Amino acid sequence: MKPRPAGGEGRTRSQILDVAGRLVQSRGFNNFSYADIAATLSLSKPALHYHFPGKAELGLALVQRYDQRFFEALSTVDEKRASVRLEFYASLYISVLREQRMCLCGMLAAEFKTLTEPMQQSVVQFFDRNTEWLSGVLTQGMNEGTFSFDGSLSDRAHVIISSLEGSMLLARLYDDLDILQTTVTHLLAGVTASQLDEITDSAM
Amino acid sequence: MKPRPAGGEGRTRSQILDVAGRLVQSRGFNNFSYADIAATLSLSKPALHYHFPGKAELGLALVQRYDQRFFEALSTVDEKRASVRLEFYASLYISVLREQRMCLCGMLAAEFKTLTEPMQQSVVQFFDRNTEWLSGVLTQGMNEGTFSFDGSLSDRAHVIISSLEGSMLLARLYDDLDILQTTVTHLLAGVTASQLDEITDSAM
DNA sequence: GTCTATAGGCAGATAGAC
DNA sequence: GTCTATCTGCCTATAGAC
Repeated sequence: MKPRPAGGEGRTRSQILDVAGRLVQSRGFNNFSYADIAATLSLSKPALHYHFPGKAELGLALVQRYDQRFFEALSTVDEKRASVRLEFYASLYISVLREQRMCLCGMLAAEFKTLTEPMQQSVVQFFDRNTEWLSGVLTQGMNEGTFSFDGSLSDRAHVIISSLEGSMLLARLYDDLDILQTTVTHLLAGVTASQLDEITDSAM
Repeated sequence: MKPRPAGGEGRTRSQILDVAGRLVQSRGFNNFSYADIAATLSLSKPALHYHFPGKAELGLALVQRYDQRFFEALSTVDEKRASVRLEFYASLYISVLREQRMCLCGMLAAEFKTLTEPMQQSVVQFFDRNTEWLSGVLTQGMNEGTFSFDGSLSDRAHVIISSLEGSMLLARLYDDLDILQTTVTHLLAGVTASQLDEITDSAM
């Protein structure tokens, strides 16, 4: 008589993920406890275990939701030009850091060795999907004539992901969003076909 | 009658730092215990407390030693050309990852929010020194005519540090040293004065 | 400098009532 | 779904003997 709303997740479950997410993205997966979440939500610890049997299951749900939301956001610019899509991709990292958070999967990448197999696989999958998405955008940009760069698609995708993840680390350390912003500008310039290229082309 | 050898640190103390260092660089500062170190060295936990009163002191010593060794290594190329010095800088990151380790301060940067004030300051100082050292090398390279790039010295230094740190994260995730190697190549190319620049110069 | 023994706290997790 | 009560284990740290 009171079926779960289709596609719904349950209010409490969702709130738990919200609080846990913020904790992981600022302190790391191994540096918060069920007690922290319970206190924030004025719940008891066993209530948490009802929704997520163990911390590993909570962590897995966290990555899967992050992954889903991330690519859902990216899908809103599917029809745009490559340069717009790439700028939007970078803006997601900036938005996260502006909320005083780190990338969830970046944090988990640092703690990788301490994660359960399922969590490790989900984290890898997130970066796989990032690499694939970026490769698509880079290809699109070359076809549109706005992008130009050396090396393979996946290599360049990895450079972009690495720079953004590393830059977030540094930007938080110095509490300076500009460090990330500068990296973004640099990355965009690094793939943008410039007048320089045109000069080079005509010179050959 | 048995004074500490000048500049010496004590065998046991040094061994503790060795073991702790490897643990932090693979699992993170909050994901290992005194028990882990004690077991590895066949010592008791209180023996560890004799050398380092608390975990925070151990962590601080760890960062300071890492910092010292890092810049000691860099000093061996003080007299070289900028391109050699920058390649050597990058090779340090590669060496660390090849030993199945992450950058100590990169790991601590991820756990930054959970560290004591003194540890936080030491980590920041490490990256300060990196930024400064890189700025010096970049300046030298421009003076030598082998480097050329846009933006400020510190911005470029931050881009280099960020890329290397982020790239280590990704490379370990995929157990693929080439991911870091590719980033290094890309960074070096990004600051190297190319024939492209000469063409541009003559075109202006 | 290193040990045994142990304190005191917090972690993740379970039993069973409501 | 949520609670109180509790378990077990591990953590950092200390006391005090050798």
